[in-house]
Amino acid sequence: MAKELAKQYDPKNVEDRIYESWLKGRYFHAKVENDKKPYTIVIPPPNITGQLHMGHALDNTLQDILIRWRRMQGFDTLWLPGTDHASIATEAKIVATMREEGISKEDLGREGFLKRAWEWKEQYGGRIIEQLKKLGSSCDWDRTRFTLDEGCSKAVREVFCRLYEEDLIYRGNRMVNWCPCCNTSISDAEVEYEEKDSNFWHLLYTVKETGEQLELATTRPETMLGDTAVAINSEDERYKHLHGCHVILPLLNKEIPIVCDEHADMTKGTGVVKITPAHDPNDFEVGKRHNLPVVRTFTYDGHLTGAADKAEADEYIASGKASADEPEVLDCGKYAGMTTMEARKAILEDLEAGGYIKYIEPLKHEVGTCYRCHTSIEPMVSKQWFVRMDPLAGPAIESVEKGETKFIPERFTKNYMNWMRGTRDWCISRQLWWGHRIPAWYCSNCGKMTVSKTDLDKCPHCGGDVEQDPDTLDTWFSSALWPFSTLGWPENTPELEHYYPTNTLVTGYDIIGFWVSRMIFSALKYTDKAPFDTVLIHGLVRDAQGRKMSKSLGNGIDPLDIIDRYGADALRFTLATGNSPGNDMRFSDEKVNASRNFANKIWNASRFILMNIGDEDIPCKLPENLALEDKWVISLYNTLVKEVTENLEKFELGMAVAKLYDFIWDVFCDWYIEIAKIRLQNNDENAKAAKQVLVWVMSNTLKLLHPFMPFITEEIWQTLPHEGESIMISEWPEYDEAHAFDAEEAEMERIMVAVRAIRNRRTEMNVAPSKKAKVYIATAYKDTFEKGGVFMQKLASASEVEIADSFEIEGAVSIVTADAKIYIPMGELVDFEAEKARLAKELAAVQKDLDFVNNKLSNENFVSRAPAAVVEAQKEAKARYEEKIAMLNESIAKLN
RNA sequence: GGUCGUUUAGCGCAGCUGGUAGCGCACUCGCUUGACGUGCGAGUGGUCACAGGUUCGAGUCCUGUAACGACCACCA
Repeated sequence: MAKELAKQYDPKNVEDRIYESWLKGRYFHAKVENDKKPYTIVIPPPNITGQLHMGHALDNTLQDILIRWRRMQGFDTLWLPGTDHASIATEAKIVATMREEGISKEDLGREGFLKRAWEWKEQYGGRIIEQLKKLGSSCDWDRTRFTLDEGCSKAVREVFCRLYEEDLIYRGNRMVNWCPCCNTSISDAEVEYEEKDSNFWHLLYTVKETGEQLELATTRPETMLGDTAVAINSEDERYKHLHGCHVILPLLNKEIPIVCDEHADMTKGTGVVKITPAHDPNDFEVGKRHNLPVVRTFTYDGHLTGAADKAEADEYIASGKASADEPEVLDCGKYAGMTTMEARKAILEDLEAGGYIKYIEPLKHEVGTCYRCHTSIEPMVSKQWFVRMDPLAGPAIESVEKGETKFIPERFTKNYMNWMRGTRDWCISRQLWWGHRIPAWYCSNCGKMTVSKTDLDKCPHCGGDVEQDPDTLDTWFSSALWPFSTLGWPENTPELEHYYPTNTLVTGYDIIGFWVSRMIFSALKYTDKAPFDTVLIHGLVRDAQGRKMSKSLGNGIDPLDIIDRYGADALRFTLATGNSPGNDMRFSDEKVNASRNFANKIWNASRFILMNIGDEDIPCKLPENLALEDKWVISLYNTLVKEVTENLEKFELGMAVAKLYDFIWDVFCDWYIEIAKIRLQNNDENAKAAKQVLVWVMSNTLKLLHPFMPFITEEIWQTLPHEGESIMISEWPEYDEAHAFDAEEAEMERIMVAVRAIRNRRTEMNVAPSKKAKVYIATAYKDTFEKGGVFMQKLASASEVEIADSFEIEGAVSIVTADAKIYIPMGELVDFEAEKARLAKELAAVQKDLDFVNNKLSNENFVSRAPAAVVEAQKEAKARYEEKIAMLNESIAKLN
């Protein structure tokens, strides 16, 4: 039965069917096999709110390449998938849809809201997983995890409690980044700085003791109601007389001290800074140093505080439940209830009216914004939970220094180190409902707080009623545990035992700080092991113009759309090729097009093979007798195996795939298949041998390509003679010493050079390919060219080929290669003058090469200092050039 | 302000441990060549950003400069 394949490869006909067959075969499933070496990757869990974008496509393509390769190599591979609950993003999304229905979080209450959130998760949370399958991802879906599932929650509680017991987690009133839109604190890492136009407002405060006007500048005049001091530098000669004095705070007419603090920089502005401990991180530190009151003037939703806010705070402080560092709240009077921007305007107007503004200086200013909603963040003192970073960062730095985890490319180690060294305590509490609720309970009776792994309903101290902390944890707190929480930690499961520590983490450079570093310090703390040995960093996928893909620009390219139009293999090939680790890449239709063409090329090569096999029973096995061209292609394939494997080991995926491309297209299709056609014309043993080699090389090359282009390789492999169920569980080819045919490679090379030279000459002379001509080859390599003669007929339009030591031929075009002198009699076609000119030109070119080599060889220093092999190579080149020059001269002489 | 990256053919990019510069696309010319025009063959096109240095020899190593970009940073 002749197998018929379509003329063009249509991925739509194969991808889903093949993916189904893989799932059915359970090839993705990892079951602990202790006799095999494990290879583990945990997926960077995409947000449940997410839709597959190019970043995911790249990230997961790389992971799938690695995991498929290792699986074929015989490792017990686990690619563990899952999703992230993404607290802020998800909550914001749900709140937004609720708003459209006219419902607020408060309407539903916490429980009702969470119910709705889980429903949302059930409905949409799996969407991205389905999209990953379209890419061909070979994750063990049976082990799909969720950062908010039971196991992860257990790990989160365990970690929280242990850290708390060790005093590595604490609760306190600290300066945090507050997003008035999301209504929650966010960590330093979640603040993005954006340049905005603003002003420096130069204000005048009156010194109480001396009556002089003290000039100071501020970018945030709306915070002035919360000023509790102004600072000067103690060294500053201009203000020495003011030490110990006070200023009158305008508008409030409140007396506040002048303090000396290093924070006041003499070289900046007037050297005087207003201090607002409640709403500026630096000022907060200054306030602590000088025991200044902390006066909060903003509400958490971004308005100025009023009488009610003050009353509430006063009552809380009076109740005794508040800690000593609880900030005061100001009744901002006429400004109460204004947004910060409204307040800025009103306050400036009043300051202006009072003559307190000296002048206004325009300024470009980096303003912190929320990474989710891009609202300007307000630094705010508030009571939050923090992870103490210093004790955790130390070992994390050491571990990477020792090489327990390597970054690829290496330069990102520095990036990581900078982040680790510079990091401040990590604010982990969020004023959100969707997430891991903080396992701390407060007693309404004795006021004590208890942190507990299990839920409490009574106070363990006094038996009074308790209430759980309403806040939830930063999403990244649970992501930080992902490499081990997903394997069962804190239980010592067989999975944890076998697959942990994991091997490779594949992620973008943009989340080294957010995620990679936190996994490393968490893993070291809890498992005593680095969570992975290698971090493979990739860059961003940009649009064809090199711009970042973004919603606002509308230049995003949908991977699913690309898969639909070109196929998943073409997409994967595009993403894997032509770029090196850590560098951004551009994505364009032309590139996918080229990848699609490659897929089609492979498809047609296999179509050719199948067409020739027909009904014959051809084993995927090399024949006994190998022809020159067989040995040549096998030898090159053998080298390919070695190099691709080495490239993969070094994570040079782009290089590996480029070599596959070159081999398949240039070596296998353009040369080997063309030459094989000669034997295939007949129906004999030689033809059969050729078919076997075609099948064998193709089939094995498909294996090498499979990690990159899983669908098409599977489809073709299944159609070709093969053994086994699926290419994805076939054995990764290995380099075979017996298949290294150096001599045949060299022989083929001589012939190929001659073929190219003949084609070249014919083209130059505008000889139509259909016009055949006899070829005479004068060469010392008679054996080689005897074998290559038929190739010349097929590939170089030779009618027949004659080989001898030398020829005396008049009126022929002559071609000189390093190994042969070739004559093609073309009668009237030969223009003697043009031929002479051409030969002269070629002679000049070779002469130039010879000069170059001679120049080197006559350099005493080169001969004495360069390695012997290099010198030897130059000498050989010299001999070659000289020989060629002699032959060219001979040809020219004959024309005269 | 700090750190890092990029700069190679018209465009997009490779070039690992230094030994006369490659790939894809585009372009030019030719080809109904029994797998593929999503193809085949032959070409055009680069003083490897700039200036020094190390070396027998530098796209490759070192120093500096410039342009662009990224990340980090509390700059009132």
